[in-house]
Amino acid sequence: MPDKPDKRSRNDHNALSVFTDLCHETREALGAMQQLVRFPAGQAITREGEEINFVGIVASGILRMQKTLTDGRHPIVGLLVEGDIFGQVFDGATEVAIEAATDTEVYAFPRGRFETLMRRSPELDRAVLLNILNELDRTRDWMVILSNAKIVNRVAGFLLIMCTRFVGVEHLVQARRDGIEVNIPMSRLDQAHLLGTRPESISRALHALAEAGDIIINTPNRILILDTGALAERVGEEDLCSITNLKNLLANKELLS
Amino acid sequence: MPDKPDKRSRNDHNALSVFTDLCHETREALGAMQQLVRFPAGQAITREGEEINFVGIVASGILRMQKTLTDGRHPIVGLLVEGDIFGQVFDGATEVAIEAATDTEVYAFPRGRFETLMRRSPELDRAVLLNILNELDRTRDWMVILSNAKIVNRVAGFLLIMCTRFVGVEHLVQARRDGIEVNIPMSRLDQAHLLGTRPESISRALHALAEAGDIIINTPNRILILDTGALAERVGEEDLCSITNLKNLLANKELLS
DNA sequence: TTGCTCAATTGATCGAAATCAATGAGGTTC
DNA sequence: GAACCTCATTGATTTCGATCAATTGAGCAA
Repeated sequence: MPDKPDKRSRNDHNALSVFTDLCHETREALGAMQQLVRFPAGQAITREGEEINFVGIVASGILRMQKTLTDGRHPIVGLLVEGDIFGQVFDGATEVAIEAATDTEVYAFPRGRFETLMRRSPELDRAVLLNILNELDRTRDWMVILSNAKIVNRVAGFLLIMCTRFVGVEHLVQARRDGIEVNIPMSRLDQAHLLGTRPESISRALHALAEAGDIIINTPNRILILDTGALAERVGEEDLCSITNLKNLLANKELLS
Repeated sequence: MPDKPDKRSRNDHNALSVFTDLCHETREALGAMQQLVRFPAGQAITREGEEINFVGIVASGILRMQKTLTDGRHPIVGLLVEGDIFGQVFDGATEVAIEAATDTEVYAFPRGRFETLMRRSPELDRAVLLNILNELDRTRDWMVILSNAKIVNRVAGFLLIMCTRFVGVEHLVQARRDGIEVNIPMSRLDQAHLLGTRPESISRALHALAEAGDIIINTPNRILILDTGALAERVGEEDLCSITNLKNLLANKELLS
């Protein structure tokens, strides 16, 4: 794989930026115990109820957290992107399966040593706590989106979340002259699992949004968003995952173009 | 109000049981700074984006956390019951409004002093963390329920969550000879906000469940659950909020009857 | 008791999504 | 290149839920 493993250098606000606030020795200790692990797309990382013996931080790629229902459905309860922490520490009682949605790189830290370090470093403890709080926020955002009766509106919210979530992650969100192009790193089926519907409805909703002039479907997975305001209005939530950030992004196109 | 304020005594697994694991002095310190505050049903405790200067622990009653959308809708993103912690500490960046769904008593702790105590007591810190993790779990459970296409199934999950959430809270869940009676402390409209639908559909779904023989509607808000298994099968999630606990409850009816 | 108010329910209609089925497009293997 | 294979898309039909409208029922005040 020709992927540069020293992605840490560009820690604007993703990657290992969770830890930039930490003191030198803590970062040293983390660096000493970290190990880069690769997962190809589709591979399961944890099954529900399975213990894992490491704490992971996503270095690149997308992971999906999902539940398995008795009728075979696999609703997705969240996504993990660059910089997100996962593992026993904050998984706690939760029983979710984690799978690689794309090819993924993960920094793995042995659980025991990580927890020891957490006890010694309040900053690290705080960083983990913040990560969990963010995850809680995002999950609530998904709830708001799911409570939308019309699928078109759910998809609108989905696109916005994708943007805000992926801002700064290379090749996933890029500012264009006429809007923001987002690369959705999963199939229609996965999107359906996330939004509580079926792939056909996702397809129809996207094309309805295109019809309305809010987006342009460049390829099935590369969506050009023309009007973030129109999408936001559909969801009804002005500040979904701080859309204002998106507007800043638009204002500073040169940052990504 | 004739409500006994010394509810702390029955800390089986609710009330202030979050803190039973704490050492003596920490509990002393907490007791010294706590203050009991009452909120009548319907009263707003925090608005979205508003800072509150205390950390709260629900002593009795139900709070609902909700978002306000531009179109006037108020989707509910979670409930807080006896023993749940809320406030700036774990609200973090989240902007949710909190309202009393029923008459409520809350133990309030001044924020600054609470945080100081957290820094001095790793156990308290851990307790708060655990509470947040539980909240994350529950929010994901709501996601699973909301991802259900059919309203009947959502309502089925709703009833189960109500049971598991309210077990041990007096007057809300009681074991009967023929099943479990749960008291739903909110209107059909609120239930609709929680499940992403309209009150009429809630009504129809409940009566459909009654028709199917899974439940009996004693009064609009007092539902007797006859067959937890049937409800669980509708949701598809075997272990939703640990339904097994419910079965234990059924087996030990004398505990509550 | 009579009226009043609000919530829950029921009915009827309309629109939207699930479902079933078929076609098309892109990539892979041989 | 040809034969697949997966995924996205489109179409047709049916089911379900939103919506509008009307009714019932339970507190509550006078």
